[in-house]
Amino acid sequence: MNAADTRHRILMTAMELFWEKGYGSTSIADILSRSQVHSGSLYHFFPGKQDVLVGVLEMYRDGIGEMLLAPNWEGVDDPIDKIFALLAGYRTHLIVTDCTYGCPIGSLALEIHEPDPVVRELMAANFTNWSTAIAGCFDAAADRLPPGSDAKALGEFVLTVMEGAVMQARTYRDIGYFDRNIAVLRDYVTTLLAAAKRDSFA
Amino acid sequence: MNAADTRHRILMTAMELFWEKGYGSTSIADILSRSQVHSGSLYHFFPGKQDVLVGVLEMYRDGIGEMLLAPNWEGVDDPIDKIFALLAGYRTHLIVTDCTYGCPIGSLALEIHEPDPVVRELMAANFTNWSTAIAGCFDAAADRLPPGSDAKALGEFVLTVMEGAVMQARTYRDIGYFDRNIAVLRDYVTTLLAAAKRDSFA
DNA sequence: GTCTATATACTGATAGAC
DNA sequence: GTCTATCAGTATATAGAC
Repeated sequence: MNAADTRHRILMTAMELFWEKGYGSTSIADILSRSQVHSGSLYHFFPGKQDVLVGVLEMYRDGIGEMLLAPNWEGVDDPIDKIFALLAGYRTHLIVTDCTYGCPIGSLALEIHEPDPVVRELMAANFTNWSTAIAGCFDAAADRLPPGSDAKALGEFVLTVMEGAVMQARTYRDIGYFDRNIAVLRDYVTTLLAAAKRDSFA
Repeated sequence: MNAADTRHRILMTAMELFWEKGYGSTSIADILSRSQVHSGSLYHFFPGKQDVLVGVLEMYRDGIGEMLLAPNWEGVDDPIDKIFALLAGYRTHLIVTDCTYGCPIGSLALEIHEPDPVVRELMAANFTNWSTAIAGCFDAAADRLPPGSDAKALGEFVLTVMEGAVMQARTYRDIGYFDRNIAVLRDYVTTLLAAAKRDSFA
């Protein structure tokens, strides 16, 4: 068991636990027992609990492409389809966890009320990576959207809808709330596409 | 200082603290010191900390009309305007707190990962009251919306957008994220109104 | 109903042998 | 780098006098 292994195992375990129970409700003892690591080892790699959180947020930030986008976009070419394929990925997560687990970054963002600047900026960076990826989809479909459409704002809006939809599905323990929200978003996007088409005939 | 006063002061203080610091980070000691109540008194009224939370959630649930809707809808008659007036109220909260405090229910909903059924259902009831109020606005404007519009789903969607917009503004500490999200929602609602008008001429 | 003192459990973090 | 033992602080909750 080399050093990189131990450090990595700590981070993977912490990632799991923060997702399941949140940051505040996860104790160092929880991380130690599940990862089969002893106190001395953890504090050898990390000065304190918050530094474990920083490590986890960096993993999310650096892994968004491989861990999140690639699996959901496999075999999906149309940029608009990609947007809803990603949202479908979140739906699957909700389903397999009985509407218990949602977006880990969103949960942390609302749980930690006064985050250290380092933590806050990492959460923001995660949001930016996410909404920028969606903005890229809107950019790729720019010729099918009304002229002057703000891809960045639309990317942020899709993130907003995902987070809100997850929040409601979790609170009600009912996937119907997620589905209805995504259906409204779908209606909006359809409307944008139709408006652009209508204008192009005018 | 009569009993009702003490109980009420505990709940008002807890409401403040849960909003500022969250549920987990608020200790009973915090509530006691700020409310100037002693341990024995609090435990006389509430069996435990979670029961204080239940009391707070009941206050939100019972006070949504007087505390939230009435102030934001004063002098606003048009149902569509009411929707955006309520959202403007959340914007004001963000502004006066330097983008620190958002929706108290949303924060609790994402902070508490495994809530007791009582707590979860009270959070859900708060969401339902909110989105039902908005659905009422869409109902009142039904004749200006495309036929067959789902007012309930639209009410839930507006809640979603509010929560997501607040989450991003808080995480970035930047009201611009809130404003852009609401602007996109405004565009969507405008589109709905225009589509209905166009259809009525067809 | 209010107040003080305190029980008990658990928290993040540390010291020092190996 | 790993392991054990443990510290000091704080959490929720309680007991019992008034």
